[in-house]
Amino acid sequence: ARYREQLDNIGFSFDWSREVRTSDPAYYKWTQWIFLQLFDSWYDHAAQKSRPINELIERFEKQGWSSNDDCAITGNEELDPLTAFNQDEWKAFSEKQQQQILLRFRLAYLSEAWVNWCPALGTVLANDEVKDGVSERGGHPVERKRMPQWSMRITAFAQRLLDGLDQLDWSESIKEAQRNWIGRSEGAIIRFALTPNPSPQERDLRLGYLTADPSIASELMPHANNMRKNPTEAEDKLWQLIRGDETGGRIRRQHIIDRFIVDFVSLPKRLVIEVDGDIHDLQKEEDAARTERLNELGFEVIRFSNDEVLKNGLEVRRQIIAALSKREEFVASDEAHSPLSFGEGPGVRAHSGGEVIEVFTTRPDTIFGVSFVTLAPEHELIQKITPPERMEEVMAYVTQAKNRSERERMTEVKRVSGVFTGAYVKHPFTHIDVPVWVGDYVLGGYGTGAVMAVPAGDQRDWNFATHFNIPFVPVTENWDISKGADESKEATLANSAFLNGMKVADAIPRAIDELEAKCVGERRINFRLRDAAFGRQRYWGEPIPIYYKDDVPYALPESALPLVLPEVDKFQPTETGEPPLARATKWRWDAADQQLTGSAIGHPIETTTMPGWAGSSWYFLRYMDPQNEGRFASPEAINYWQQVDLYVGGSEHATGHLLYFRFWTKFLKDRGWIDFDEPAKKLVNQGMIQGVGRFAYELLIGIQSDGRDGSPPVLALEWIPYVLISRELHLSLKDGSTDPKHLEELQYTLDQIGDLIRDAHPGHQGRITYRKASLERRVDVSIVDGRGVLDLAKYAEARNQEKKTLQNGAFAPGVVDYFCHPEVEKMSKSKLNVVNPDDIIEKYGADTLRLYEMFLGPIEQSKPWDTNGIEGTSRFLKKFWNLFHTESRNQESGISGSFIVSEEAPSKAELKVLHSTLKKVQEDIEKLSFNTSVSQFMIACNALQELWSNAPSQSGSGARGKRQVLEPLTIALAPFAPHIAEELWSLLHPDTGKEFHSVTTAQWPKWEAQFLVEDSFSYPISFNGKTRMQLEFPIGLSKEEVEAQVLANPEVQQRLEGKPPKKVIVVPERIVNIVV
RNA sequence: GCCCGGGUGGUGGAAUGGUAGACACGAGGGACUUAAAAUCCCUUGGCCCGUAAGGGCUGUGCGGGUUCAAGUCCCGCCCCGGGCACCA
Repeated sequence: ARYREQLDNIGFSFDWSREVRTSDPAYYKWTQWIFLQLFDSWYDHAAQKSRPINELIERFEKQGWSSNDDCAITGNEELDPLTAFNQDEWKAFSEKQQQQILLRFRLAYLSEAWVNWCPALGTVLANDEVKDGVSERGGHPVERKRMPQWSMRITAFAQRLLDGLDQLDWSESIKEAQRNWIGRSEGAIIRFALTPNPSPQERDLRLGYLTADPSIASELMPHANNMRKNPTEAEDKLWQLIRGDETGGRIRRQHIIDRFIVDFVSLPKRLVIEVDGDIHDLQKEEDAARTERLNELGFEVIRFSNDEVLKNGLEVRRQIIAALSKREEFVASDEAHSPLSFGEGPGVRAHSGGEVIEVFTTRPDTIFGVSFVTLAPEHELIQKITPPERMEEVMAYVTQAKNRSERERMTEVKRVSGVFTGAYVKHPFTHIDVPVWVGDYVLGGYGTGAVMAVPAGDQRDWNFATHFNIPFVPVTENWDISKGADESKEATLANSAFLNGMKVADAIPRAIDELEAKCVGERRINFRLRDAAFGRQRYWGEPIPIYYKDDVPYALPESALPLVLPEVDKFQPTETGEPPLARATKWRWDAADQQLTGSAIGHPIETTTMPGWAGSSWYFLRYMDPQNEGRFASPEAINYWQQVDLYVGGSEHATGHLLYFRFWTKFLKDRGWIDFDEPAKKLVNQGMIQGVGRFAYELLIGIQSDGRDGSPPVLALEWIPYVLISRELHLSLKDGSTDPKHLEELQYTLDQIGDLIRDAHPGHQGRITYRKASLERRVDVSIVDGRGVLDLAKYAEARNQEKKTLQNGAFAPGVVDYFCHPEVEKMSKSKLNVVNPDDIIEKYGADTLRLYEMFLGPIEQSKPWDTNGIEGTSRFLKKFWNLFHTESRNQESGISGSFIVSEEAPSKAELKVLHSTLKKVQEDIEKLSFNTSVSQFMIACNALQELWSNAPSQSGSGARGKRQVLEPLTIALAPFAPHIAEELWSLLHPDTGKEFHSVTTAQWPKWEAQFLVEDSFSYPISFNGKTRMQLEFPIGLSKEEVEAQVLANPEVQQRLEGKPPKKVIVVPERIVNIVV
């Protein structure tokens, strides 16, 4: 009520008959109704439209469902993916099964979602309410938990919400914030099939790149690449002979094994082929050691000389094929090499090889650089793929990582943590085994919760690989992978088979084509946007109109709306951790009678409530028709009002309210209740008027006496609050620095206190020692003056009320006033920095306040409230008022005596002032540039005052102003200063006994170009762009004439010193520039 | 780190590529007044020359560029505000 009064005082013209309250059942009936429509809808991706759920049921009856259908599921994935069914299977499902399936398509749906659950508080907490794994309030432990949650399938609208932004006249920053929030990224899904686990001993050797000794791999890698690029003649010849699959050994060249780079190797057959140049003794020894080590690792080594290769390459090739054919295929499933058996347990399914890890990537071109795959700690496959011997370690990590809130995971970005699962997946192209890790740098809620890690192409993967010593290869040309990842989009690919030599932009589509051809992946657009959690474990909120039958949610009928909040004994959660509404034991639904039973019998009703944004997502529609009882708003009203023309709101709603608001509007449009799909055409973020917080610093001192001279040994150990010190001293006490200037202040303060103590305890002679600390205290701005000086008496009074001992303040020498430290911040009660408009209105009036707020600067700008300039607008209003009154003034107020205006026709000059003002003001209002319109009014007022004070008495009546000028100005001023304009209007149109005409109903004055026409223009004449003089020429003079006249001017000639100008530019009615 | 805004006198802020600093505050000077308040007038980016009238140089975060002409457009930096963030 107080708030309303203030709004009225300031003169806002709200239509209070249209006031709505989202908490009023008459209003939230329709919020619940919209919820039911969302519950009753699914999203047809082919048509990009929400449609009634009945149409989906019909479709299921006709054709069943498969995952490629257009009614794709978006948003929170259930633990078990929905399996395809045909029309007969659909019909055979029980009702419960059918309902559960439908729930996966409904736009308002119940699903298992991750939440921050606090068992002690029995409630779900928002991310910012959790700090360090405990609740911010109370410090109770919080865990991440999957719980059934109502959600809104906003993700189905992601693309439309993104595209719609282009049409909107909203600030770029808001649009950009929404684009980021929606976070569209194009890329691919890639499937990695799980492989049976090799034994740990063989792992290194079995895995392509992983045959290298990890400690040295990254050093060797560039060499290997270099050697591959610059082969010797013999190497190159042999490579041409044995590359490809024909040899049966799938031979690689310049491969790293352990600490060596071998010339050629067949990994499946474990055969190393070396091509040697001239062999020295020293070299022989090294080669022997190398061969020994390779044999140890299970490789056979055969050698050829350069000569052999160059002279008889085909024979060499034949020998290699022979050697390969003698060797057994080395595979992990071979029991002889893989003694490890898993037995029963979670690892079994992985062993059977049936699982697939799906990853999302925006860089499918880097597929050949994959050196491991990382799963989010929340990933469901972790349990299934981890072999038993690693289970304990992996689960310990998962539990620890999962319970860190997302906020925490974000704040500790730099910390790398993870664990190897022990499982491997097959690379889709090379078929090399790739290890699977768990790492908390992968988020469960984004993409598939799994990434293919390419350390050479992604810095996070690089950090992870480097931290855990996982070897990797570069995938771009000329890149030193020891320094970091190459994330450049301009790079050229290398080491990447069919992608070699391609630019990133070309390689991406090519890679996807290959993936699709091999059926191991496909193009995918992914959105960052997540479905919005809709349920709240709180009492105050709109009840969700849902009841449960057989644990399946069903809609309440429209007749049951509004479903009002039941009465409960307490607003807290129940002892068993259920929401407060669960306390309403007699709140049940009778499905047969279609009504609340009012007893404990019947179907349970949903106990969570709607979030704050539910009601605010559609209120603009209710304004159109606030009293309608039969519909949220009548079609006629909606048709009349349409979209919001101008929405003024804070930018803090950029990704919350302003997105949901658009989402609901699109939904209502889809289902045909409204015919526009964006709620607000234009949106302006008004800046906030900020507060200036004020701070004082108190010294806290403990005093002790040494008990000399017969005083009691401890005279006093008392804390004296309210000893004010400077901010500088406070800061230096805090960080322990010893600036002599501050020490001086401190000493002085201490001396003062000593005196106080002695005064309080006469006769005491002992030495006094102190213990020092200081404290920052927020001061209510109402007891601080404009300059920041604290009102000490009031401060003492306020501190007294806190029932603390009070002593006088002590200041440094020479200081009389205590200046409070200012800090610009949001205005809020808790910050004690709220400036009440009442005081300003009291002193200057509401119009001055309004004008001043507008005059402060552009509407979008935030700035601290500062009354320094308010005199200016106040003076303007007085001057404006005076134009309507006689010269004789009231001595007290400075306001003129009696109202009088002249009926004389205005002069040309007066009309010009009037019409240029009308023009500017009209243009500025359209641009919402209120500060410049106010300034234009000031200009007009000053100009008129000037014109009229030179001709003091129009027609001898004592009038200064002319009606024909002042009346239009009054109308134009009315939106800015309604009170004074109305008052002047009533003076201009005295009550003639008929009905009262308000200025607000007066015809808006139009500016006319004819009054703005000038006869001449004063050209600035510039030389080389620097203005030097002014020359006046009549309007309409041609360019050539102006140029001729300018050049004829003696002063110009003087400046030219007789030389002809290089060039003369004449812009009519703007400028003349002479280039010398 | 990425994405949006910004950076102009002592202050809030004006300037469709065309006279930078409108308008207002503050400050200084003056008028009226016994005095104060109120009101009115003058000056007010910086530096320099001139007794003066007047004139010159310089100036929109920094460095380049385009142009007859740049606060405004382009390139590269710096700083401030806001949004997003291990988003694959």
